[in-house]
Amino acid sequence: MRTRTRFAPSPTGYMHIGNLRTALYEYLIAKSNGGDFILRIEDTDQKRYVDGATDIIFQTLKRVGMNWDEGPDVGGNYGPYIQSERKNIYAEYAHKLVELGGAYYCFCAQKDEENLEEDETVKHLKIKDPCRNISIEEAKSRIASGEPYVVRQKINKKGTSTFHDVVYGDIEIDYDELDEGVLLKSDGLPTYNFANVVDDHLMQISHVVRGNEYISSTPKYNLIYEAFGWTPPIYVHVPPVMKDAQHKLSKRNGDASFQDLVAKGYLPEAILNYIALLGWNPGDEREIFSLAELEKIFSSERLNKSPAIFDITKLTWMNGCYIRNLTADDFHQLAKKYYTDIAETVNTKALSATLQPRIETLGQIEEQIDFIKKVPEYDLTLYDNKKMKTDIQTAQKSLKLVLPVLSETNEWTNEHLFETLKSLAEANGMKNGQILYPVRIALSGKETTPGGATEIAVILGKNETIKRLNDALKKLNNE
RNA sequence: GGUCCCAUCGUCUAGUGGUUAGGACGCGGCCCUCUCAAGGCUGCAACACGAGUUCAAAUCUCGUUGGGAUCACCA
Repeated sequence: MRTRTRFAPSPTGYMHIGNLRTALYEYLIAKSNGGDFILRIEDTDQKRYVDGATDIIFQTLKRVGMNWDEGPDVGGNYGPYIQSERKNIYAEYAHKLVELGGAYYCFCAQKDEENLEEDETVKHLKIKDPCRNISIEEAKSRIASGEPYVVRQKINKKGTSTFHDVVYGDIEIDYDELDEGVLLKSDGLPTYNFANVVDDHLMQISHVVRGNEYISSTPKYNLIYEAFGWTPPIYVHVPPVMKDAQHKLSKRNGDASFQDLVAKGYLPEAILNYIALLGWNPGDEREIFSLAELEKIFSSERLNKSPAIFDITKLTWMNGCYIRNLTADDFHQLAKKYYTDIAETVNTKALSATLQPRIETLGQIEEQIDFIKKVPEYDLTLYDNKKMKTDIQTAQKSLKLVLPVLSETNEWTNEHLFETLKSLAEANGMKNGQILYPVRIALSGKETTPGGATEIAVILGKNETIKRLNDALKKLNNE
């Protein structure tokens, strides 16, 4: 049987990390077996529907390179791929399930949390619904007369149900624990419990990958497959991605979504790589993988059972690895977006080159380069540095020596400037640092900077460098 | 509460009866060095607890504790 998996998100407005990871595992199971990855939109709950959410799903998957073989936009042989467009299909199967004895029509009023105790007709939990005894004929005539109804699953089995899960192994659940949930709502749309089974079967899904919160209801789905005479899929329940030991990552907590992370300067490839390892490992000590590499080595047997806490620190490290692995040109293209106010005046290529090994997220660029546009106000004590053997006096001396030399220099490259200043130090019996350190402070006004004195000089260009050195010297003299 | 599931460094994890319990992030130290990074080396740090089974248990069994999930006309 061909391996076919589906990612079936609800368009509720936001692609969170756990969702994306589930999609990844689904994609990888399909692709590592040469199968198909299907995208299906589960929009059966109009109350939660968010406009534009489907686009976010499309864009996110595309951005990380998880292309789907069938889906709402690309079509396929098993469409439509949006559940609201499959309404008739569910209705047809729901009625059929009633005929087959796997469900019944229920006319009870909708359950209301507040009035639950008062309304005897809706105490379904653990007690049998009175409607399950209504004959099909009577039910049909009530429906025909316009009475609102739902289709509710009928569970007659006793004893325990056993099913196999790829990550959790064999799981046993008592049929008594299952409740007779609504399959087809009064608005005519199916619930997840039903739409999923019908769609997964009709779309010939071989592996169902989903959060482990579905484990306890899986026997209910199997009962539906059984009633229709269908073969259940292979189940792959995955543990949740956590924010901390107690809480899942969630939108409600304001936890970072894929989009949020990208906005902060995380690379999609790095995010994908990181989440792949949150609950899965290749069995050796490699950690950096492209999606294409994952497709080759993924194995669902190496999926973990226990929840994993999302650790932004490690993601940040990994993102740094991805940034450093970029070619200088690719990095420059990404970094350029952060150079808006300085792009005209400085050597941005040189800037990118010094930045690349020093940042872990693109968002860090801003604070790294703030001194380039303008030297911040700084205290002269910045020139005091024990290790460099510098203080205000040596700084004055250094800048006085440096200024004329640089003014006459026309080869404005890091190598040349560095050699020039080094020989200047040597000629005056000073340590390299006694020249270079004050120059760097003079050019940046900051204790730490990306790159050293000569690298900054190259970034700023000759005119700006000379100007800043003069300004600094004035400041030192006025002290 | 019933039921189901889970449990190795702070975090992600390797480990399927015999290992000095390995790696990665983070953290500390050292080297390199024009500050800061990057890079190299190195250190600290874990089998939740208790009983079994066994010559031998992080690995198997049972229990305890802790945590999570589920019990919707949400998915």
